[in-house]
Amino acid sequence: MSKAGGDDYIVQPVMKALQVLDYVARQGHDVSLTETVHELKLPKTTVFRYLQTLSAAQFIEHDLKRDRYGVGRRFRDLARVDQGLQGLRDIAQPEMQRLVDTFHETVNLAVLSQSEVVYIDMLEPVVRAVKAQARIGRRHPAHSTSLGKAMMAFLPEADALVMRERALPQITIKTLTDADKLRRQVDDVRRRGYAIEVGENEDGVMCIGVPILDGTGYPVAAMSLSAPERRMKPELTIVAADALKVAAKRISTHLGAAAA
Amino acid sequence: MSKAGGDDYIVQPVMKALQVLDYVARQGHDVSLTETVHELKLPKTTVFRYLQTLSAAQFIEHDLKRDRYGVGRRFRDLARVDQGLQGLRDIAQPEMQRLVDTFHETVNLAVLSQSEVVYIDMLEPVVRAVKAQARIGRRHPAHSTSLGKAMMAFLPEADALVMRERALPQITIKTLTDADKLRRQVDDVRRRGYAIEVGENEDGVMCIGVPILDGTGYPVAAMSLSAPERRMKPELTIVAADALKVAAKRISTHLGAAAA
DNA sequence: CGCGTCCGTCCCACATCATGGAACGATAGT
DNA sequence: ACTATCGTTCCATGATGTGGGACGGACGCG
Repeated sequence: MSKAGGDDYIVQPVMKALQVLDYVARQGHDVSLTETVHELKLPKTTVFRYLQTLSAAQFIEHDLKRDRYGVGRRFRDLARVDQGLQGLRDIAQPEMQRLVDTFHETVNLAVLSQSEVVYIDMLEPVVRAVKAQARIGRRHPAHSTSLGKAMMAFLPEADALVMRERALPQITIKTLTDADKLRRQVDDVRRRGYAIEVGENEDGVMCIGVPILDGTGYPVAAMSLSAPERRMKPELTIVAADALKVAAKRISTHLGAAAA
Repeated sequence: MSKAGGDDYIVQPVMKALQVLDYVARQGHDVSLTETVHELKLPKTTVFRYLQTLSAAQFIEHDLKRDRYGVGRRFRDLARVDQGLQGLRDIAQPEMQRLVDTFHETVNLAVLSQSEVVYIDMLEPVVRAVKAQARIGRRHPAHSTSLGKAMMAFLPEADALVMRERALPQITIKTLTDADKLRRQVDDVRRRGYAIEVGENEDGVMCIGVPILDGTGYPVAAMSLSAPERRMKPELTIVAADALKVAAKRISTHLGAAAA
């Protein structure tokens, strides 16, 4: 099989297994081994193994009783997660842009992963580039960011173990490392609806964070505005926090509508 | 790597590539090769190849400019198709059950694939088992079934080439093999809203088929009631056809709501 | 009731093909 | 300009995926 072309680096088992997955998912019904073999024109043993492997990975499900294969839990989960995240970014962007235009500061969008926040989007003002302390895909500890605090505040008890981390790393001199203090702050955040962090993640930079809740009240993401400390006077902070809350609320609403 | 256990028949490249896919899809942002490597703890070269392969298969997309990988077109297509089909079955079932209870005949659900109809669900009455001439997953030519005619009638011009098939296979003595006659029948179906087929697919068996349309009017599926010819007198046929149309309409409505 | 067919599973010898360490070139950050 | 990092390429190695074939159980037909 010498397929001349730049398409080197192709791993055939993977490629063929994806064909199998594709076939299974495109049928509206559970399929049998022989049926799949007949359609894809691959050796029976090979397809059998792929089916087994895909089943083990939960990308497809093996109905033992009828010996048929259908789309699996993991595949559907993945699709749902992806759809959710994609929807989130699309819906959040115009709101983020508006905030950037209003305050001329950087606006971040992040989700929680383990005990860290992961930035999934970020918009910066054209002027006043304060240099991005965060990049898309970068991770920061939850406890040292307003993003993290905002989400933690609305986590159900079960998931709140984020705060029970063994050690709270000291990022800057101001980072909270005491679990009790953090817990009290988070309680405040829950009441106020927004979180503030001043120089706890990076010297001279402060952030205001608000959670983005889904229909059930679960914090699927958070949005923050980050600016140099001296530029954010107390009253401006209040104004920004309110604007963030309004924007987050709007995103939540759109999110709920899209999920229906 | 001797993982003792019944989990033989596992193809590692496939398994590992699925891990990569899983990782990429679960991040809300496009990821880099190194990032993925660091997370999955697999050799860089290996992950690189999987990323290439998955990209070639369009399951993930390679943003050449930024050298980042994100979820691909094919994956999203698959997810959408699967979601649609699953939703269809779930929504259609109660309606189908009601029809079975009312008429005590077999009710089928099918989609169009090329120029054939594929049965994706089927409900039979408890008594009067007339023997199933069709099975879930089985295919029949579109032109010899009421299912096929019902869908063809609402196909947009572009897709209607189904009828331009080189030859219309003769299934029974009554099967229509003349394209012009078929076209005229299909025109009638479009006006009436339901299709009838008598012994054209199997001797002594007749079917009444109705299309299930999505929000744009595209026939995503069709539903039919099939019964022995002699049992279906003309007036009963009318009654059944109306019931089928009502049920299909209800399914269409629910489908539209779910897709929003 | 016994026949034949079809389908899923298992086996095994072979060589292909995935593997991953290492080196290279490009790019960006300082 | 220098260095760290990242993506890409190369290559020797043998592990592992491969697929033809056989086995046995389940239907379905006569």
